Amino acid sequence: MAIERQRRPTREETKARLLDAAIEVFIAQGISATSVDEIAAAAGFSRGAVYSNFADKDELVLALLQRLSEDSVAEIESLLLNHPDPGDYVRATQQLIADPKRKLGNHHPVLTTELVLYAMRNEAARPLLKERLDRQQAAVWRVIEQGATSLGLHAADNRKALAAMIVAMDDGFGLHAMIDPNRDPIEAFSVALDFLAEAGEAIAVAERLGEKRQPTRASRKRKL
Amino acid sequence: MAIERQRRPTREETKARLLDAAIEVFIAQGISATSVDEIAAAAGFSRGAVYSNFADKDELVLALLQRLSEDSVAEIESLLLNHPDPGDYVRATQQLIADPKRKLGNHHPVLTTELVLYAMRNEAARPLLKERLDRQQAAVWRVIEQGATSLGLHAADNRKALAAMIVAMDDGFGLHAMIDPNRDPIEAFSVALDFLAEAGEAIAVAERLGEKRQPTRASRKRKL
DNA sequence: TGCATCGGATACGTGAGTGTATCCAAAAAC
DNA sequence: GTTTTTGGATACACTCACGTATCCGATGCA
Repeated sequence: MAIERQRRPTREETKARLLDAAIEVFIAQGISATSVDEIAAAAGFSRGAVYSNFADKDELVLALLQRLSEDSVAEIESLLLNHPDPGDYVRATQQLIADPKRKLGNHHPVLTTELVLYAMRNEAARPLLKERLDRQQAAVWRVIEQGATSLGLHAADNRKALAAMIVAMDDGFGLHAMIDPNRDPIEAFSVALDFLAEAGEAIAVAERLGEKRQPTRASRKRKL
Repeated sequence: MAIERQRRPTREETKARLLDAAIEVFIAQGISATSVDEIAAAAGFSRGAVYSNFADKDELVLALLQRLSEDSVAEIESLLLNHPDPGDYVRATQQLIADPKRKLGNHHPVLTTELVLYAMRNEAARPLLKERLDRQQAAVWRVIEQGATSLGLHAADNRKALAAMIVAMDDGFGLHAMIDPNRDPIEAFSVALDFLAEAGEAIAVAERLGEKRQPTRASRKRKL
């Protein structure tokens, strides 16, 4: 990587630089407020480089989504591998969503939100984001499963919903931090997971106690 | 309201029509992708009407935020009045956030998200949205307080956090529904609140049982 | 060394959006 | 009934962004 210094950047390198630059500018100004010129300039190119590598801005965004979706696989899987024994599933989940993703442009709350609104209005983009969302949720769910097993919990019907809740909270806290910079989304998320852990323990205890109890109010309501 | 039919619309009426139209167009196309012409046309005016009533598009958005912030007060307060005895605080909260707000443009997830991104980049707009968010959270918190009292819960330290969680989940589910139209945010929110209700009951039970128990894992972690 | 190729820059033409300045018609005031 | 006033429409000048078409220089191959 240090030897071939005077090489002209390959096609893929240029694309990558453009996409990196796009992330920055999109975060700073928003997707639709960003011109092709600005993306190119941020990458150190002129507009020609963009049109030479992508059909138009929409294709560029699509490529960006593609990359983010792929990256998120790698991130999540490597993270799960680094936490082979999440006896404390709260901590695992905290690190799963909090630390590493936020460093990259990937999973940056502002970028994510921009992309959601973009995908909402773009048929082609929607499935890519949906896939990413499903994957996040599945990853959280896997961690929950392990944690629940180690707690000896029986009821399993609401764990997918719990995973959805956790991801939704993560995104929601991200939104709130945009409104109010004083809010620390990671802190909030951490507290939330602590609460859910406590709740999980309490439910496990309740389950053990009232094995043959009358149905809870919540389970009654679920029938409606 | 039926007599004075041939009157020319007053200044405030025109403003209101413009803001209503702006909501629709913003939701459909996004704020920054929407031109002043389009707003005016959607309201049945031409661009002149806009520039005659607002300095520019930014001022219009600001006025919109102002209105939404004010409306949300009225909505929330009237809703709390309509639920003077939320013995079942889950239902109250469900209706608090689910039903009535979504009918109006107010609290429409797409609009909210657009405004968040807008406010993020606009000093003047941010406090307005922040106020709205704080109010939502406070309203949820009040409902929680009533519910917790009726459950006989003691620990009160995490109730503000719980309110934050609930609002975050609401916004998060809204985001997810934009990505995947198959997801029903209201349903998801409902399930989530059921879960939290069950958790609350379980924690109340645990609290009653282990009055002098060793600290929970969650409370231990809180010290870090 | 010469040549074909390829990647990116530059130079248009075009369309759309902005904000200001001016104009017009309908109310309101007298 | 005439005159102000006022609210909104229209016209204009300007900027900016887009996409295409063309050009240029470096690179890799013969």
